[in-house]
Amino acid sequence: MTNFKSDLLISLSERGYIHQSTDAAGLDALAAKQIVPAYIGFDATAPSLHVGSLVQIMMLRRLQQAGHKPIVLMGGGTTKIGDPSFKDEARKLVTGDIIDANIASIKTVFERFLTFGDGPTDAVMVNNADWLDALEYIPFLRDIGQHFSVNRMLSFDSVKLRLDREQSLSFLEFNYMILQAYDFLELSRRAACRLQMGGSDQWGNIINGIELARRVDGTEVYGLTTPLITTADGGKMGKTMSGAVWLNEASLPAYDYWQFWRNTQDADVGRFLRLFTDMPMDEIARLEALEGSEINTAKIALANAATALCRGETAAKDAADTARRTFEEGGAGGDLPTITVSSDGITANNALVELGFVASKGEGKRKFAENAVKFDGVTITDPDGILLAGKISLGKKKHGILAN
RNA sequence: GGACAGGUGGCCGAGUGGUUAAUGGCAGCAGACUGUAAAUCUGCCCGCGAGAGCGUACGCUGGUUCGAAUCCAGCCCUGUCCA
Repeated sequence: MTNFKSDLLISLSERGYIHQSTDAAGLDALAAKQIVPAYIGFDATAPSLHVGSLVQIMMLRRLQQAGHKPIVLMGGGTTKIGDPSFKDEARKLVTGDIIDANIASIKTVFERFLTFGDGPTDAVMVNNADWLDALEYIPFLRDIGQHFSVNRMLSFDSVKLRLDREQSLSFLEFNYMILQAYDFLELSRRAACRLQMGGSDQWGNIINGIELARRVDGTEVYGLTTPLITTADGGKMGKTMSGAVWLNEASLPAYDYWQFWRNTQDADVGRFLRLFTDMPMDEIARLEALEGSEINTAKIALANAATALCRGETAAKDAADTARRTFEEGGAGGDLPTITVSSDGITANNALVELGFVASKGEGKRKFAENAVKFDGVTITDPDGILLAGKISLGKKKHGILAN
């Protein structure tokens, strides 16, 4: 890549955040001479974001570290109309409440990654419902709609792929592009926002916003996208046995979060360290160079650093300690999932079900037949055997505690 | 409003009256090998049940039939073209 002058672009490019950028030289010059307010938009469809959004969150963190101002845009307005299949008004209203609750929940995670406040480089969180909800259709069409060419919109990949695959694209969804472009315009006015970042799938939406700002206000704004983060074998990042890897503690315990990073593939370790931790580049280079089973050291460092960022130092330490005692010493750490059993004990199969290791009793029984279940380190094959206190394990990675 | 095509398990996609809980692929889980990695091989992969079995499932509702994902009718949804 080119030689950047600004701390922001140097940091983003050497750590692998940049996929595409509009006028990189112009953005670099801007970032070198002034504080750049920049935003990324997030959905509010669930009470937690998952690791799929972590690149964007980390990018905002880098932005703040480089002395600029992060703006977290919650899609409260766009999410509200997001699902066109809602049926009745009652349900619609509930959805609005849920969105607000989701936003509140999501904010707690952002507070770990960013410093919020009123200072010039403090992060702020805004909700596009604040301006989208109040829009009036005719004025909006006249002021904003006139700047969009349908011919052009149809040529964007996000739309084109849908049409090529002969999938339905509702008018509502078609308008997302316009609404997101309008968000950018609105933020450039309200918060002097000069940069929108996002995943590579957002490229079309971002440049629409850039053009809109130029046409309507004559403002010069910039766009930058991150590469799609996949695992080394091409899979989507962030899916495990238990589903999505959530950032909120309430949706995924810290121990499981730590384990997710600990199980990173060898080939991904360096890249993930650069993207998802604050570790200095030379330290990463050293860890990345480890060979064979030595690389496990790097994975533990990754898990510790990533968990500390998202869940706090204490949670990371506890998770690491539990993992060490469980895997390296064959014991059981305090952070393992635990269920309380009565003095009569519990059947082995029910224990697996209650711990959430298997989805049904039938699945549990199959695991016994596969010799996958151990109790205190000894393989057990009877699903109905009564267990008292001890450690139950499914496979090599899932361990749980039965306590009295 | 009309013509045609289509709606199958987390996803993709076979199946056109019984032997179909439904071929195959992907994803996932477990075993072996390892390093809590990858690759490879093996097994599993709707629920309940120890088991024989039972229940539920192929857009929705009803019908034909001893028997339907498969045939018929109506409805809903999607796509293409026409008005």
